[in-house]
Amino acid sequence: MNLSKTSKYAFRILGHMAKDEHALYSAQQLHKDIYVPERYLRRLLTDLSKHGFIKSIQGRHGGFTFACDTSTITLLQIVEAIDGQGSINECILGYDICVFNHSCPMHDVWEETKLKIIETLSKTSLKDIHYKILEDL
Amino acid sequence: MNLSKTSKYAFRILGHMAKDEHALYSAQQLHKDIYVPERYLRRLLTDLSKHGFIKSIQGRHGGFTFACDTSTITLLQIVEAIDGQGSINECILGYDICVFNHSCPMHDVWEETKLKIIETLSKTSLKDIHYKILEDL
DNA sequence: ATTAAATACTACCTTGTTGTAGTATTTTAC
DNA sequence: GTAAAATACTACAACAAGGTAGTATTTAAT
Repeated sequence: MNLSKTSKYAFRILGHMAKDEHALYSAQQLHKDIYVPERYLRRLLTDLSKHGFIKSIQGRHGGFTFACDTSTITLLQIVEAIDGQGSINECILGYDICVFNHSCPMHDVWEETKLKIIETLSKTSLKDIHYKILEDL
Repeated sequence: MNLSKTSKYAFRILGHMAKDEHALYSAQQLHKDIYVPERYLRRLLTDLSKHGFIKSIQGRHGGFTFACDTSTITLLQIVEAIDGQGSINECILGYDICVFNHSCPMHDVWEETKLKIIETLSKTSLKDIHYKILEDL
């Protein structure tokens, strides 16, 4: 159960871009829209394109656009790309080895909630966020 | 949604002490039992006693013991004491102001899960963990 | 070709968290 | 009273995450 600030930034970026799935977004414009530090945002955009969520187009009228359909990108995929695989699934007591047959004292207490978190993150795609935004209008 | 390593250490300490609620635990023994760095553990014990969860007894045969009934200490209280009030309730996109009438795009998607997390942490007391441990035997 | 506007790469600075060290203080067995 | 065994206090070291800077590269309008 941990979500780095950088993962939250990634949510902001991709969630915002999902508003118009096929548009081209420049780093400069994104910076103004979602309040992520500009240089850090640029680095993160490069990172996200390396992970295959978006693709970058260089040159005078370049920018970033989705590399695949937004319905195929889940929040869990984004977190795992940024924070590392299994980052959400970590033991709540911080023990390295905590599996069902050698579990920590709080394992069962936490298990159900952890599954709920993972379920939400893995079942919510960027397209779902997109719809949500439209509803908000 | 954030749980610092220090909070996890606090869970380990208090969860372990809850096994025998009225016993006196020395820092040295706790260190051996729960693998928290000894000096850091001592500092954290002082901190936890200042927060009123436990009380310290100085002197030759001193140590730490609970300052109140373990059934009155919830996991949420522990997290909020260590990581700060509202640390769990933070916006998933990292925005400072994100309330129901000015919510972020992901607010509704995340709300239910967040409530589940808070409910679990606030309904689980150290005594519950204690019982869990007994069942494990 | 030149230039403007974008991304890419690498290195470094800053900040917060985690962990360590040294020393002081308290208490009790002897 | 003295020493042992515990906690308390303060400062700092180490590390990781977040953020910045400078420069290089790519592309297309002109």
